[in-house]
Formats: sequence, structure tokens, C-alpha cells
Amino acid sequence: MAATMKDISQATGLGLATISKYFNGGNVRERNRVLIEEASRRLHFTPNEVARSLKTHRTRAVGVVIPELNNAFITSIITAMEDPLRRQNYAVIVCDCRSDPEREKEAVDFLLSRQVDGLINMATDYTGRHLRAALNAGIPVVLVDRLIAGLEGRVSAVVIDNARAAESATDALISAGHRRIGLVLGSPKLYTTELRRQGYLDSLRRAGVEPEPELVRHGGYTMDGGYQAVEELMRLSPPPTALFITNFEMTIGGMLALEHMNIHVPEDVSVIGFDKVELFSNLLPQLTLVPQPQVSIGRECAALMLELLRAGRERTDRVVTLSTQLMAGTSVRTLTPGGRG
Amino acid sequence: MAATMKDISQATGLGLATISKYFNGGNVRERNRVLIEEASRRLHFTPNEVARSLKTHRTRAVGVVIPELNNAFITSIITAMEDPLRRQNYAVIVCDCRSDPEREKEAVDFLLSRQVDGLINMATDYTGRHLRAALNAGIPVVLVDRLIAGLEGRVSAVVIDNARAAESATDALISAGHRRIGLVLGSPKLYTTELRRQGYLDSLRRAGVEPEPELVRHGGYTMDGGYQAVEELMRLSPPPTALFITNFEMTIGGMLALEHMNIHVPEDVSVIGFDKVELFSNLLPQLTLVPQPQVSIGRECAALMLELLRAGRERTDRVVTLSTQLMAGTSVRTLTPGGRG
DNA sequence: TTGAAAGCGCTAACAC
DNA sequence: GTGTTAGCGCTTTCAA
Repeated sequence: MAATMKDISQATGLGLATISKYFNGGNVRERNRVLIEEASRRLHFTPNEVARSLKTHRTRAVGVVIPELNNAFITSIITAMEDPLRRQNYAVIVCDCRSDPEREKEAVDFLLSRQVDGLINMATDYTGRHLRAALNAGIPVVLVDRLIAGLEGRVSAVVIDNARAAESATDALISAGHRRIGLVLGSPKLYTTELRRQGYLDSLRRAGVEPEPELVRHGGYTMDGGYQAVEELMRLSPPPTALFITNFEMTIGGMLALEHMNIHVPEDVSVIGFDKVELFSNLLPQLTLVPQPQVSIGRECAALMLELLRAGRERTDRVVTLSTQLMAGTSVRTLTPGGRG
Repeated sequence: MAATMKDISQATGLGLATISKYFNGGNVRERNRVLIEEASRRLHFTPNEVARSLKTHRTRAVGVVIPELNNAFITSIITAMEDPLRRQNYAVIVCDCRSDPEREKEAVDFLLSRQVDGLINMATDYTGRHLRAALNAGIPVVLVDRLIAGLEGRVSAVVIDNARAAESATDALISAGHRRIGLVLGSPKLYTTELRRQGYLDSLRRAGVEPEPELVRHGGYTMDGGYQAVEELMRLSPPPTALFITNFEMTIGGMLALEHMNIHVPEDVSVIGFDKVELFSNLLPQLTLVPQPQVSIGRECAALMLELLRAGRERTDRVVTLSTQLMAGTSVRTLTPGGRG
């Protein structure tokens, strides 16, 4: 059994309150400080966080609920947020819900029963039903990557400028002379999917290009989905002269599809991808893409959460929108004004 | 403030003990069961796990300390272990130490102060110093992927048969007629590195092939490291006729190096890789490799931990070794007996 | 089966 | 600056 403050109290002859105050940064007479430190070392004492939590009603734990742990985009965000949180002595409890709304709700309830001080959530359930209990409990919630309609003002969030990102990518293709631009999106209804669709459509509209439904495909943000979507797009007649693929996995899948179909980039088709994942950036060295700032997203999340936690009841929820910028590679070819074939 | 048992007690007119017993699966009169359930629903009551932990000295939390969260091999193991643990109502607290022994020790201490019931660790510090406090505290420790010399009998572990895996991969190259086999390892001294080296050397020895130090390189298990190691190996004269690359990242890096050097597989050089990561299996479709059973590793870890947790003080630590099996692709070419060039 | 009561290890009044 | 004490929400004897 580990040593308790009582043990330190007995060993030093000091009262419990003094020991407690010492461990909470209070002022203690130099002589007693030494006594306490010595006894603590000798008895391997560390304050029991569980007891502390019960008393203070704060666990110094934040729950993180994500759709999938096995995903480089997500883990790089988590890695980035873990650091500042841990530095403030917060434990991070990660729950992966496999993109299942049912499990997502279970995860939230589970975390609430563990009395986490705050919740960070890349939401699977776009209705936000799973968060109700957390909101009722009054703990701060920070959404990441995806906003939830109807929760405005009740939660904070960190997102990127999805619509603008998609718009400027499409703009780039249009200014290179492309008119027939294939779009590969994630699952319908997902926050990011819809905003990226919006940006694409806005760009087309401004350029006076009539959107063609057959050019828009859903690849479910998976590699297989991307593969299939690109394959289908390139089988159209005429095929698109350019593709905009809106996440990392689908971009990899799409590039594979092109390779297998023996279609060259950018000679036969121009491509703009999404996300830059460290490990694999070398795989697609020359791809023009919209990198997401995962590290900033993660840090911003942590900072926002810490701020909310500090503010307590008087907190003000807010949405942080990070901007992105197209990163030019050599995968976009400028079409000569004359022709298309 | 959330409802407590006291509230339920008042609402139902029952004693605290009865409520508690109900929530711990004890027998309660039917009429009271209904009362309790009704009141709990109405007041949104869930037992406060923190209070429970303080009383029972068990937090139902296990700490997981890993070198890096941003790693597909590791996340697939964690994903696999999270499931069974959560099903038993255990929280999983993951700490990533960035392969820094200092941070690793901090993570262990942090988790101990949170009174985790057990520790799962893919160790960075091969001396095991960081685990001392955990062992003193008497909580079960399960090592994953890497054993630590000197801790035998005091910890459990789940590993693969590294030496045999490397041996059979090398055997395969040797029976295909290769004698000059380049080996790309992780960092020296790491458990897996040394055993894989061992297996390679054993295979050569049995075949009567003199090992050549210049053919063994360390790529630090990173993609860049693999790239560089393979580049160096292929610049030797004569270059090796086959390569055995001992993890996933280095295999990707190595394949890139070969591509950039315009060296074809298997025409110019045979390759056996390591690890199979779902997302990217399609990238190297025909590669002969040694897949690690990440899912089994994760599940086995969870099962072992749950077993140790159940056994309490009378637990018996043990090491689970999972076997691997070479997965044939088309990246190994059989050399004709006559020639080498 | 149920209830009263003690106590897990700590914090925070409050009095000194 | 320090000590005394009540109590956080729960589990667990023990007696009824």
C-alpha cells in the first residue's frame, strides 16, 4: 500500500493541512519543507490523485473521442494536443468509436462516469445527440475538425476553412484552364464533406461552369473509396481533365487507380490532393495539395480546452478556424487554350 | 452538480447500502429495483467512478506507454487492445513518450499517481529503470513487442518470435540462391533489432555463408533511415542481390530508394519486407514480407492484462510469444545456379 | 434483504 | 504558518 499524507504527517510530526498545502504550492516554513520532502522521498509518497479528485471535483482528465485511432491525420492531431495537456498535468483518455454513433455515445457516457473535466470530440454523430449528457453536466466540449449544426454557442471548436480550401483548389484548376473537374468527397452529410462540396460549387459558379453531378463522387474518406471513385470518374466519356480529391486516404487510393489504369499525372489528368501526412509525403512528392495543419489543430484544441477549463463556469465558447493554403506541386497541367484532347 | 447515491436514497426512501448493492450487481427486492431504476433515470444518476475508486483502491484504468502514437503498427495494436478492455469497463490512458526514456519515466510516474490498475508498455528504455516504481507498487505490467533483460518473472509480455521470423525470411532468400543479403535493422540495442539480427546471422551460419558487416545497416525504423540504408547498400560493389528490411517504415523508404535509383524488384534485387499495415498494403502489393499480427498482439495484451488484474496478488507473470509466417509475394527472384551478374 | 456507520486520502474552512 | 475537522461519494462490514 502506497504512503499517504497521514504517513507523512506522522513521520514529520506536522499536521495534515500543512502537508496538503505544501503539495498544492502553498507557503510552508523552510524547515518543514525540508522535513516533508525528506519524508516523501523516503516513503515514496505521491499525492493520490483519486482522493484529490473526489474532493475537488476535478479529475484533471480530458476525454478524447475520435472516429478512428488507426488514422494518421487523427493521431497527428492527438499527438499535438497531448503535449500541452500533459504539461498541465491533464491525463488524456482516448476512446475510438470506429465511426459508430452508438459507440460514440457509449464513449461519452463512459468518460462522463469517469468525471472527465472536459471533452474533445471529432464527431461521428452529426446530430450531436451523443453530447447532450456532457452539455448537461456543464463540462466544456471542444469539437475538432467537424462542427455540429445546432450546438452553436454551447460548444467550442477547432476547424479549418474547408469551403475556402476547396474553393481555392478548384480555382487553381480553373485558372489552369480546366472545366471538367472531378470531385472526390467523403461520406455525404459529414461536416467536412459538405463544406468542401460547397467550396467546389462556389468556385465553378463564379467561373460560370455548369456543375455536373456525375463528376462528384463519394469515396467515404477511405483508400478503397478513393480508388473506386477515381476509377469511375476516369471511365466517363469524356473523362475529367482534372481531379480534386479531398482527403489523404482517398488521394493515395486515387493515385493508385490512375497508376493501374496507366493514366499519367499531369499529362493525362491533373490532380490536387488533400492532407499532408509526414510519413508518406515522400510517396507523392510532386502532388499539388491542400495540407491541413494537424499540429496547429491539435495545439489549438489543447489551448482552447485549457482556457475553458481555467475559466470554469464563466467560460465563453468559441470557434477557431484555421486557414489553409494550397501547396503547389507539379501535378496540375495548364491546358492550352485551344484544346481538350 | 450530478446526482449522487444520496439523492437516489432520498428519492426512493431506501438506504445507501441498498442502492450501492444494486449498482454492484447484488440482489435487491423487485419492487426496490424498479424504484431505484426509475429514480436513477429521472435524476440522470451514474455512479461516480472516482468515489468508487477511492474506496475500492481500483481505478479500472490501465495506462499504456508507447514510443509514438503516430505510427500505424502501434495504433493498430492499441485499437485491438482497447476493445476488450473497454468491454470490461477499463479506461485506457495512452501516453506517447516520443521514444524519449526521460519522458517515458515521467509517463509511468504520472500514470502511477493516477492509480492505474495496470501498465502496458512498449518500452523505449531497454534498461527497464522507468518501471521500477510500477513494480514496487505491485501493479501488473505487460510489455509489448519488446522484452527487457533482467525483468524476467516480474513482468508479463506479448512479443513475436523475432529471431525465427528473421531466420525464416533469410532462409527463403538463401534457398532462392542468394548469398549476398543486405539487412536493414532498427536502432542498435533495441530488443527487436537484436533478435532480428540474430535470426539473420543464424540463417547465414547454417547455410555456411560468411556474414559481412558492410551488409548490415541500421535505419532506425524510420522511412528516411530505410531509404538511406538501402541506398548505401545498393552502392556497394558488388551490391547485394537481396535485401531484408525489418520494419514497415523502412520498407517503404527502401522501396522508394530503389525506385529513385531505378533498380527493379525483383529483376535487379530481391526484397523481403516486414509488417503489413492495412491502409498501405495496396501500395506494395507483391512484396514478400513477414506480417506481424498486430490485432492478435493487441488482443493478447488485453487478455493477459485482464487475467493479471483478476488474479490480483496471486498472479503469475508470463510471456506470450506469437508466431509469424512469411507471406510470399513476387519480390524474390530465384538466382540461376550459374551466375550472379 | 436492508440500513447505519465507518472510512478510503485528500482539501479547505476555520481557529489558533 | 499550522492544526483540527468535516466531508467529497462511494463500498462494506455488521447488526437487524
